[in-house]
Amino acid sequence: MATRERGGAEPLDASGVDHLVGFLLAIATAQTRQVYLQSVGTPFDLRTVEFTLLMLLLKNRGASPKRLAQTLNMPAPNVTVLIDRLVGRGLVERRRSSTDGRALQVLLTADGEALARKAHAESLSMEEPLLRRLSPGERVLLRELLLKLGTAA
Amino acid sequence: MATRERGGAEPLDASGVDHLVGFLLAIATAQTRQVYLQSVGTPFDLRTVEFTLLMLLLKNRGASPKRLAQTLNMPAPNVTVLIDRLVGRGLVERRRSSTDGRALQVLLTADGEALARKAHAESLSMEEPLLRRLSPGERVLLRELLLKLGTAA
DNA sequence: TATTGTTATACTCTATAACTATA
DNA sequence: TATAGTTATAGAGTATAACAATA
Repeated sequence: MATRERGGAEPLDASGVDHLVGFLLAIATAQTRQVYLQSVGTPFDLRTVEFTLLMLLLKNRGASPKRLAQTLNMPAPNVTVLIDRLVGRGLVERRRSSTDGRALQVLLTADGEALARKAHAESLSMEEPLLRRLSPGERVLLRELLLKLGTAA
Repeated sequence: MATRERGGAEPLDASGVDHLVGFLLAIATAQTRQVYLQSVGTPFDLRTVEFTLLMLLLKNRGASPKRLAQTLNMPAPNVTVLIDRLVGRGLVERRRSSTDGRALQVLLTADGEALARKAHAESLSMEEPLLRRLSPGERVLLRELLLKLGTAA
């Protein structure tokens, strides 16, 4: 390890936590969060959950809040508020299901679909700077390993 | 893809987001978060930041709030509140630096050190269930790849 | 009775501006 | 004038209980 003098203090000894995958995930997440905000979040005024919801609606027209909540891994009341905000911006709309009077269908408006497509196009390249140092094989492997971790339960 | 019938609805099509490393990180993080809460967070009543702070103090006695803030990647005011809480529980204490009247030293109390060591011991094995499906080589690789991502900026 | 969705609420997390005291 | 730390505050993220409408 090279000694760091520049900028003042050396970094603290993190050996009490850096054995944890959860710690490494947190640090990596900070990076992806930054590029997301820069390329999509700020330009399109979309928080990550809002972006994810639009992407889900793009591929699942008329999905119910219930199923959105399950996929987003988020309690139902929060999905209500989330949809409220997007309805307020004219990006999505709610329709009553014709087959089940309790259920709703959530649909993208024309504006919502246009925004969703633009945001998606941006998202395709935004992580490129982060992956620059990974070979194509490493990128594939990274995805596989993260997927294994995510489906471990 | 196998069709899923059990439990009711099939999962929504996530192909609009699952190309993103950030999305895979979020799902993996949900898993590590769960095992952390179960093994350390709930039993020791420590949120992840509190655990990390104790681990840092274990290896960096008397570190200043300023440097803790840098390492935790957290704004200074939040570190103040964080330390307040741990002081309130009798786990850490603040001392005025002898060489710089502005700076503080944050130290573990005897209770804090005992708790920190017990929590650390638990943390060493808590992720085992998540890594079960990964070979030793894959575990090493996972850490390397996450580290590359985390230091990409 | 069970399910879908909503309202209300609370606690944690993250971030910024304005202030005090030391240097 | 710059730095270390604090106070106050605001917004986003996460979670639960209680309720209305429909099945």
